[in-house]
Amino acid sequence: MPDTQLALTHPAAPAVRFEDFGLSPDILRALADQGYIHPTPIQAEAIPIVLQGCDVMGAAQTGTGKTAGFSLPIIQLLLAHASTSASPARHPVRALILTPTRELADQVADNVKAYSRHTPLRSTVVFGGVDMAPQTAALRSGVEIVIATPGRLLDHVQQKTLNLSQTQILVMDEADRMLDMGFLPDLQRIINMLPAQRQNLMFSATFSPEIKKLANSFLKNPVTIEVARSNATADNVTQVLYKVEEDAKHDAVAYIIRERGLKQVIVFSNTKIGASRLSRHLEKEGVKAAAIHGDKTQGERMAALEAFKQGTIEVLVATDVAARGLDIAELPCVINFDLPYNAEDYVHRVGRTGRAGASGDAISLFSDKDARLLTDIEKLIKHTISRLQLTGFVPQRSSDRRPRYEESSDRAASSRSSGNSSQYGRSAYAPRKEKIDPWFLKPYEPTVPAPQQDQNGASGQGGKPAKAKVAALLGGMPKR
DNA sequence: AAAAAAC
Repeated sequence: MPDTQLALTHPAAPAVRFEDFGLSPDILRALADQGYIHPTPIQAEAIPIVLQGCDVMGAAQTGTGKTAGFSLPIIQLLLAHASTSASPARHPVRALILTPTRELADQVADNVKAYSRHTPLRSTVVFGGVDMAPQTAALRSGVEIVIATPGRLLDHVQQKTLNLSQTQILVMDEADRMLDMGFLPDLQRIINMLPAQRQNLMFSATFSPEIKKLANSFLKNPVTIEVARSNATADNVTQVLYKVEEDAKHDAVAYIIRERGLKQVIVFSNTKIGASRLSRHLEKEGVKAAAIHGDKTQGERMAALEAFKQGTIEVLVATDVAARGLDIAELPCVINFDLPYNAEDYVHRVGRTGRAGASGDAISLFSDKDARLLTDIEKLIKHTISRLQLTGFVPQRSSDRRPRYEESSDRAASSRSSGNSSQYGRSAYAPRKEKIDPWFLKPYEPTVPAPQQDQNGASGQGGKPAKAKVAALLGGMPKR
């Protein structure tokens, strides 16, 4: 048992096999079913540590195999320590896995189910936006493992359909995201319902001071596992920027997708309306697309995701609901229709491609107004992103993109009724002179050469507001 | 500024 933080940074030996971890044959059989033989680096590090019963602070990007990294040893632990419950009919919840989004919860639950399919352990997923009754029924029938989003979980606790008094293991997946989304008060309420004696696992793609603070507040002597450099984008992802006038971005996306023959791409939009609008535009251009965002019903969200996985649609236009965690195999390309407001979200979006060793492309569109966002992003990822020409793309002007108040008589509405005016509309072309701004040429220069070695929190730069907010919350303040 | 998450 480690009495202090222990950093395990060595890479796993290449030929490690799942059989080497002493996992139950039932688990190994499930892995074999899926054709998994060798663990990823984070799995090789996490599995033995979790099996020892240690708390874990894991810094892991998506696509590193993190889910199996915690669910396999959890299943093993639950199998090894048979339920102490007097009545075998009762299945107390023994492990709780929290995620920030519904889709992620669903996906983690699928994995847990697959890994435990040959064991007597039962699991279920619980999240909002869908009927409560089936979840209640599943919970009542008894489950050892619950995967949930915080709000609906608390709802079930209130309804007394769920009891957390016997929960021995807590996992917080995408903890940074949960903080961003203001889940801290919910997390605290949930944690207060758990036994004091338990194992905590926390995973986060980024490793901000806020996250460290959260970790310190409820992990006990956590072992730190860090697989990817934090706040860094994967080396195998080629990142580029194309400067495009704001009102030509829709066409630019269509152009990029057509020109490169992209068959599986996620396009990120900053707004729900923007996502729907772009999706419609792409459809009009003959690109099979669907939007996924928080204003869609849960059914629509699941259908869009499924259609994308099946290949029925080629383009998933998403808000940041899809920025993290979604497991879509070997996504070759992501496009940022908008640069994200939070620099960290850039890392997460880009993390949707180039996964598990494969290479990928991350294409971002930007315009003059994004100068500031771009600076923030490059500061975070600590390098510049190449500004390239979108060769062959001719920005055009059509009535579609003219602000309503500028509507003029020469652009008759009839010219758009046919829908696709982009290629054949004869009045559409009005090549723009590309003006290059000074800042555009100026490479990123690190203003603050990384946080100085920082003598244990005694940093001289007066506390940032976000930090103070989290500190206040950790002190017991509700409300965000 | 925006999105997400419980009803």
